[in-house]
Amino acid sequence: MTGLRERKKAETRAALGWAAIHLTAERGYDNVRVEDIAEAAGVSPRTFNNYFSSKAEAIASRHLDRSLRTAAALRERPADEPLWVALAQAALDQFTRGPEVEAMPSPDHARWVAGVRTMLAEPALQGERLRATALAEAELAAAVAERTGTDLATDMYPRLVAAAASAAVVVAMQHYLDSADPPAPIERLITDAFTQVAAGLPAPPR
Amino acid sequence: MTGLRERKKAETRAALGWAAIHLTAERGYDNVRVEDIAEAAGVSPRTFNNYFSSKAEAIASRHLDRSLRTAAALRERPADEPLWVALAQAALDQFTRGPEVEAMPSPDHARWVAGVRTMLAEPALQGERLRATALAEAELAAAVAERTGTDLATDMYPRLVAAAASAAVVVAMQHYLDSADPPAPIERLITDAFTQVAAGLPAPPR
DNA sequence: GACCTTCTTGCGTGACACGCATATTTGCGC
DNA sequence: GCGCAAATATGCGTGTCACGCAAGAAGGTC
Repeated sequence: MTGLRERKKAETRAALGWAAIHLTAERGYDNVRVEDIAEAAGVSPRTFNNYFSSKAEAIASRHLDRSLRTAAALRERPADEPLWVALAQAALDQFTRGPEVEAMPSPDHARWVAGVRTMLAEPALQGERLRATALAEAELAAAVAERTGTDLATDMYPRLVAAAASAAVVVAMQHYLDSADPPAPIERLITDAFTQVAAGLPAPPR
Repeated sequence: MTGLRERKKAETRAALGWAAIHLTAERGYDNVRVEDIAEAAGVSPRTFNNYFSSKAEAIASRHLDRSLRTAAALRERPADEPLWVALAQAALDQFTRGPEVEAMPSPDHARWVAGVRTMLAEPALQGERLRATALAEAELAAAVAERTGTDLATDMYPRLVAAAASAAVVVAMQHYLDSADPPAPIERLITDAFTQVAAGLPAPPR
């Protein structure tokens, strides 16, 4: 039941998050006032804080949404698929670039990437992104518990798995961003990271 | 070369961090003003922001210091010790309770624990703590790279190991805090978590 | 003991998060 | 259609907060 109410709410939220990211990537974190974001989203400044409790939270909101989808994706993998294969696939699903990214005009693409980089360097943002990651991790742990028939309350197992999977994605992303061009394809990095983790990260031969 | 200057600086920093934690655990996060913390540490409000760029950062500072010590501890483990044993030991080292904790009067011990719990629930704090964890993780990754002869720039391995080890500690801590009394001993939880991670977190038999 | 560096402090400013009261919009039963 | 109750948007006021700047105090060096 997707009432008009819910849809509008979701739209406003998305608009605010999107505007926050764009403005920040363009001008830098503290050259963007909440007022600007609200205006760009066509909403009053006061309303901004009905959706997000801080500027940082707004900017991290898309990261949160994306991260949360991994748990949902895991739940939809076939039940007989081996756990770590399912996890890797669920993670990979989140990295197929959507149409809104593909459609982005590439003239200022370099500027955009640079903007995102400095944005991610902002301390206030890092905390908020990590918080989002942690929240998604909890959700993922619940999904893992269901799938493996373990108990969140008594077993560390599901949380460990969720944390390890999350770490694999984060590290892969980090390598992707750090690597000079041409960057290694993100899919390969993620797959590789999951393989290593599932193997217990044995010390490499010297 | 421990000049008076450095010592005083370290003392002020510690006093501020300590005061921030105590006051917050007692009164709750937003019943503590920066002014109060500064006063408790015997320093002007303005000086507070010379040491920390936010109230949250001050509260998380001890967590940061502690987390950073894990990397240092790893560097001091014998070089011929297997990696995962060394990691587990380095982590365990950080959980031997110091004298200042042991000396704490236990009458209001329950109040203290409750205070800490609500403190950790504060969103603004969570982000800052996670940021500290991430920073320590980077340090740990460097130490792992040294020890294993891998390259931070080209191999995901050291970062994956650091992230997995960090996750093991975090999950163990989480279980420790969530578990009803009598809590399982933290040492066992940590050891257990590391064992599982090093085994590749295989799916449990149903 | 003079000099330079580093740290502390007070003041002022712009921004922010949020409580509260009011106006507006939406959904729903009739 | 119609009107009412709930949800949402907005405007205003307030208490903090982070930090730039400049002057003063203390530490370290020769």
